[in-house]
Amino acid sequence: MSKIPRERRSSAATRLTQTAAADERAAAPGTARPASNRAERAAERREAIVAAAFDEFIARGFAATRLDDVARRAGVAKGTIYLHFKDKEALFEELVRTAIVPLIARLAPPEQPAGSVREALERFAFTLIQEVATTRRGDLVRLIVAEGPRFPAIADFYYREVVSRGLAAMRGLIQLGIARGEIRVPDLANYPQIVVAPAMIAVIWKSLFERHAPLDAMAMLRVHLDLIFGERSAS
Amino acid sequence: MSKIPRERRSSAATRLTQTAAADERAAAPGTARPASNRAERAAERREAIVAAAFDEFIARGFAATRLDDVARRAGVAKGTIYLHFKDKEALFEELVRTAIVPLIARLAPPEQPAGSVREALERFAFTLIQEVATTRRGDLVRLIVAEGPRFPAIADFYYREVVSRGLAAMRGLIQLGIARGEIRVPDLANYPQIVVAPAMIAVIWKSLFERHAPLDAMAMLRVHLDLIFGERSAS
DNA sequence: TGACATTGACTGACCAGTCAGTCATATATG
DNA sequence: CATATATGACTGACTGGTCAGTCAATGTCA
Repeated sequence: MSKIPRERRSSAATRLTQTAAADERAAAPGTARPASNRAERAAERREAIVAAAFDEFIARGFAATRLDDVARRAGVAKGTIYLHFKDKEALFEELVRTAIVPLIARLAPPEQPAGSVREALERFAFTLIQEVATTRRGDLVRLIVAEGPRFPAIADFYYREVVSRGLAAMRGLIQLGIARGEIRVPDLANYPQIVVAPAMIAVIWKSLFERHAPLDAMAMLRVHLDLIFGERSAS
Repeated sequence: MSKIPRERRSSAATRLTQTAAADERAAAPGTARPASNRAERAAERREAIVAAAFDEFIARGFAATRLDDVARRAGVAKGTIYLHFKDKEALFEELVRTAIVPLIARLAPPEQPAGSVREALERFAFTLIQEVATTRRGDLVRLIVAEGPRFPAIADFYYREVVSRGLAAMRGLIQLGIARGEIRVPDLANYPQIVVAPAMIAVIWKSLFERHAPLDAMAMLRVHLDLIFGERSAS
């Protein structure tokens, strides 16, 4: 019943599709076979779903997010979500995967930094503030803290992919700093969490208290580095 | 469509509830009568509901908590909850409010330490680990982080009652430490968050990652104090 | 007895996940 | 090149179950 005439597709679902088609035609010169039209569009849909899920999960948390809303925001039918993701939880995990894991590469400090360890950590802190604390990724981190205990699979994944790797890299940097004489508290290598803690606090602060008391996260992290390295000479 | 999800039904409307109704009646001293049987029992019921709600909300978060479960755990019928609280949201807010008060006593750093500032902070850290990180109070903190953005009233309350006071007291301690020459980074007084950050991380760690990598929180906090005060002489 | 407290079955809304059907696109064929 | 057929991505109404909040009936106390 209620056959919907062909206009159906152009109603809500089209924006992505049309631009996708246009882009693809422009981008595909006559020669070799690029990714097929279909596969490309499927990939774009998937992306749109993840982007929409990002907004919805951040705004409402896991349990309160409705997949109907995600679908509407993505310009897609609800069933389409299930073509790409097993269920709501899988969608959430995928979200963490795509939004956070790529950051590791950027956040993981180089093994042998060219300059001083302090400089490396300052760059690290800056990146963290820029890419996480002041963006919606920060909310995602908060969301993991919030939902982690109820979704052990997510907490496990996050620990494996982000926390353990990040801390290992941090530990390496600290040991380098100790070896070079920049850091004078050798036990710090056992607790790399200490180095990251203020950054995490900054993330949480931005979400909860920024309007009560704005926080200059970068300045705070610099002071923290002063503690670790002894007071800085210049800034 | 775009119905507000069920947990937000009453949205911002839920201001402070008239929750103290039963208490007031019980406490009304005027009459010669001692606490009436009825009022006493009502107060007990109310307490039982709040206690049960505490467990359930901690374990499941706001959205996933069922009031049927709260009622069963409290040993009352579901309708009874609505005799004491306007709705689920009011119960949640009231719960956090009443649970925070005991937190304040535990979290507030001492205003004027008898001995050295380092000793005061070490005692503070110890208390924090004992009373918060390793108890359900820690979960309460996590709960505030989790639900805070969706319950601004709670985040406000928490900021006012716990965060701002705690940080003010901490700032006082830091300034004392600077004046006494124990602390050599004067900017630290501008960011008392730095001193508390590892403790917060410990709380979160216990909830999320303890089984992957157990954390000796007290040892970590001692190392952090080493950073702040210079290496300790003895342990 | 009358006033108030309590109950729990019930309602109405809500929502994750399903699946039979549609249709644009790709491929095969004339 | 034009037409026929096959494919599978996509749709959205529907189901089965869940749960917040209500209220008529049933206690219970003063």
